[in-house]
Amino acid sequence: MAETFTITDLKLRLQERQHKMTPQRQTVLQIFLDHPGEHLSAEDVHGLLRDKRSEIGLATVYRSLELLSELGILQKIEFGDGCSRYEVNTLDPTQHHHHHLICTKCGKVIEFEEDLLDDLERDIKTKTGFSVQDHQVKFFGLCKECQAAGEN
Amino acid sequence: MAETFTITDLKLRLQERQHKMTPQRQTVLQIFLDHPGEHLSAEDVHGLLRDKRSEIGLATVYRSLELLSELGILQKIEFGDGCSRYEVNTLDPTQHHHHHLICTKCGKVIEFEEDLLDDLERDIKTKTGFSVQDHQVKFFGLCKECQAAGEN
DNA sequence: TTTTCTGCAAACGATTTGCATACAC
DNA sequence: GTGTATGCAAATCGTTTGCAGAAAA
Repeated sequence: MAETFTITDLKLRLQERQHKMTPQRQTVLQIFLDHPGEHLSAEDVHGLLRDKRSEIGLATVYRSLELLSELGILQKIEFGDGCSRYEVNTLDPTQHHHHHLICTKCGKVIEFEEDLLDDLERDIKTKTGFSVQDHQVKFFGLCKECQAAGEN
Repeated sequence: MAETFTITDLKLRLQERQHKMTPQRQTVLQIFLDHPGEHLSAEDVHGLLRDKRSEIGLATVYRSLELLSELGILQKIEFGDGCSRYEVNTLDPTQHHHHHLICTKCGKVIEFEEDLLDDLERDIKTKTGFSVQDHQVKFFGLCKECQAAGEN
């Protein structure tokens, strides 16, 4: 299983860039560690912090999310639902993150681990000279349940 | 070469759904036909219409873009630059649209025609039961020019 | 003690909406 | 005629920013 980030990693990466370790940044990361596999928005994080009685300003949540993304700890994703969402990255930088299957009926997001895109990326490099660093793949369709529900 | 939509297609699809053909909807589609391969935002379309002396209300542009997307004539894309963009779909519904290579340095968007994802979609169906209808693939990296510029 | 952070409230920009009028059918 | 579409301006909503006080190094 892929390992993920710790609070210590956060501290180290902050130090590398003249940034300070603060309780706010720590608790924002902690929220993600406590909710693995979820795609949390700024509002989600803000609400979860409130539930934990460690409320912090919404602006600070936004600033923390952006910083954590810059540090490579979080990954920003857009599902087209009107707000940016985030998930924890895997520690291994050679491992591309998974794909997302988005059900167009119920909105559910399913993770799919697989990486068959290496061939495609090689092809892109050959044909266009473009050097791929990362990719984002979203599949739209119907989940098993919504397919079943649609058969009535 | 893949054929694209015409004003007649628009008229037909509108009729199928109790919608009316209006000069505004027609000129919005015409803008896309006049700018093939471009990824236009609502503001872009609004500006281009102004240049053509056929200015229409911005709200109407938004409403037309949404309607044209629902009719399957336009495709909505998000490049993460703060606004939704649109491009004309291909007429052939079996043909998946191309991929986008987004340069993280200069922001240029390059089109890449290829579809190696059929295997992956079959795999998804087998393993998760999810039935893929469409996909959106974005590759992030450096274009040829920015790679060259970075070698200094 | 110096610099970076936080929190608040105000600003922002893209998009949506209410409503009266205008137009397609 | 009837119902949908338009245009305008106001409202909305996620996100960003300015600034004064608070806290990390």
